[in-house]
Amino acid sequence: MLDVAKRANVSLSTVSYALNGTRPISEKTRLRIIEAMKDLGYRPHPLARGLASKRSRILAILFPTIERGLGITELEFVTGAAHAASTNGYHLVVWSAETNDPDELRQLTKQGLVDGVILMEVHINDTRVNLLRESGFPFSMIGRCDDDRDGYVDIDFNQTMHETLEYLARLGHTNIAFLNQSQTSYDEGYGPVVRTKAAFEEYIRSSGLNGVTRFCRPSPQAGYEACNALLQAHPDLTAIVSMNERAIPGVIRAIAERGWKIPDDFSLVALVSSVRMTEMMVPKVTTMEPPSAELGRLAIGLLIKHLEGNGDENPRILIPCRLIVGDSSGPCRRFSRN
Amino acid sequence: MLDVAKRANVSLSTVSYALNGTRPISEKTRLRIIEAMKDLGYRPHPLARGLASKRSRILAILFPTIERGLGITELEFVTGAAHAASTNGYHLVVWSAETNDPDELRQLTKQGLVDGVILMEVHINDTRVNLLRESGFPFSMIGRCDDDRDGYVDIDFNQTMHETLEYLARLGHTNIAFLNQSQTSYDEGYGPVVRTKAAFEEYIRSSGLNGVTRFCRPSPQAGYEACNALLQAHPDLTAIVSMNERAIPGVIRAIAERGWKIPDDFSLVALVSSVRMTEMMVPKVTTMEPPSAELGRLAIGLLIKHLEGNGDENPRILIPCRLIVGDSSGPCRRFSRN
DNA sequence: GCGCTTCGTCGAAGCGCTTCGATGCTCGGG
DNA sequence: CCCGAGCATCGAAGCGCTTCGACGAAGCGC
Repeated sequence: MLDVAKRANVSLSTVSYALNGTRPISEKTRLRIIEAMKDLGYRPHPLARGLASKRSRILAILFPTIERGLGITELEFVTGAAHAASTNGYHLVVWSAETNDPDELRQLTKQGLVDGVILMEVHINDTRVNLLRESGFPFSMIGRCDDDRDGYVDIDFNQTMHETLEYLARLGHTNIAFLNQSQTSYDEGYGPVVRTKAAFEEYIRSSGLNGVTRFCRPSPQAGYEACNALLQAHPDLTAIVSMNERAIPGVIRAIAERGWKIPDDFSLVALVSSVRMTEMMVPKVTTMEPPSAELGRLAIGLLIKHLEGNGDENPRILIPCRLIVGDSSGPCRRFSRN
Repeated sequence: MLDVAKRANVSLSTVSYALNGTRPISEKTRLRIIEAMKDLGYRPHPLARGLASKRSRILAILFPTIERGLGITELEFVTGAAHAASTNGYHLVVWSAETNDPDELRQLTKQGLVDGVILMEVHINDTRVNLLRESGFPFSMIGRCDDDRDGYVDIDFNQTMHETLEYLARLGHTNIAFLNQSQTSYDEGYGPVVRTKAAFEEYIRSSGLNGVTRFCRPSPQAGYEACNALLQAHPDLTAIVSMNERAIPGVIRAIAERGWKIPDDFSLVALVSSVRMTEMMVPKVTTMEPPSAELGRLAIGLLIKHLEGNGDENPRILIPCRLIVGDSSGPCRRFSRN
């Protein structure tokens, strides 16, 4: 840096000001400095910069280990976030940590390596969030708690469910089941599970459709059993909405074993599943695809705005999933044919 | 740190030595220092440490954007690596970068933030590898080039293919097709594509089986077309080995349209697909599952050993995939029934 | 033409650590 | 009893940057 300063006939500090825009620098001096930097192939040292400024320009994303296993959606959170970070001159480090172990998080934030952190898999009442709030450590969330404090981006589960059920209703379905994730995740207050359940029940109540919900562990076998149980108890069901990705193959199998064809006799819609997954199934399952990369991007954007002092006090962004029609949904001919 | 030193009645430098083991410190002094650190809740500042020691203890993993899209396998590389890094006291940052843009990589390494980098999606002749070799920047690979230099971990494609074909041969299959990834990735010299093709052909040659290979773009539709083309040209095929995950649903559809049942009339085995994906298909597809998280872990291990000066000159680790039998493979009854 | 502000720049003091050379200490051999 | 070796520890000089206070030079109104 000193070399650059010499070559541009300015002092070391002037180079720094030119680099960060901390103080006004006349245009010609600035150009001379930039020229010198290019000539010498100079790149500022991030560690030194971070040490002096107390801002590392490194962000972290907390990578949970979860019951259902990490999927494409989680992957895209990270890639989206990584992209957004580097676009803004930040680095993104990944921390894997138990969702419910705030201690690990405390260690990591106290270390002082990162300026801020992004939480995923947020629960309605999340220890990690409370911890970060108390310590005043900057963060943003993919997902949200019950209250509306702090910056978050999340899926608009209400609208997503609304659109899903409206889509099915338009196709003529009136008896619809919602296959949720596990009872455990509901009890733990995992946001998507709680919110979709509420949204489903709310829509059913206000629409006059018949609806039933069910929890299900994340496996094809559990899906198979859940589907059979549902159909036994409610033989007039004509569609299932499943937010349980891994259960879907089991559902398909259970339907097939009844001799029903999808979508002619029965419709199936995935909720918050990426096309990358649903296209693996035969037939290709209709899905409400989550804007995962976008959410990762936005979460980083929020965090950076917060760190740099621009932006709202606590920005909330909700984005609905997008309907991608596959070959698993359509009007039901099962009853009309009888 | 000074506070710790005072509290332990030693100098600042002694604390540093105790912390890093750089110089011998008597046991009692060391214990006193550790005690003081605990009392004060002291944690060393990574940036300062990095600046002074010229070792940031931060590693990077290069996250490619690829034709077939990122999948569970790539995700597990990262999670595995992240885990291993944190276990060893390192941090892992993710860099997304075009596979064939060495310039971006040069920028990132020159910056000096990270001590070393892990490459994935390595090609037979990889510009990034050449770049890193020339610059002497520490790295390790998931995958490998043609030569055996530098540290790498990779799937043992030879053995994997061997086991796959032996498995099918034991089931009685003698006419087997290998559905590879795209011609483009072959032409670009993408390791797995090149190596599996060679391994397949080699095995066929030496075993007396009949085999045919085919490239295929990563989509169900392409898989459908490829499967039909294969069966038209080789009606006596009884099994397909597919290293093309996204093509598989198309293959299943093509088989079904012929009125054949899987696995009774036709067998299907996925190569290097995680169970998380193959269990999405109906029937659950038999797969040779890659040890992805393990590879991520090992790549980090190699890199750290290299950085810390222990370990071999250029360690090479090959691990075969593991056969996970699903419902898509078995003895072929198609011909025996005729 | 005076003092005043504003702009652009400079020098120096850190940021929290590592590391080098130096120093005091203890110990055994002569 | 002295000397040198080896061990444990200390003080100080950086690492490459940011940032604070200060200062000279214009530019302004009166």
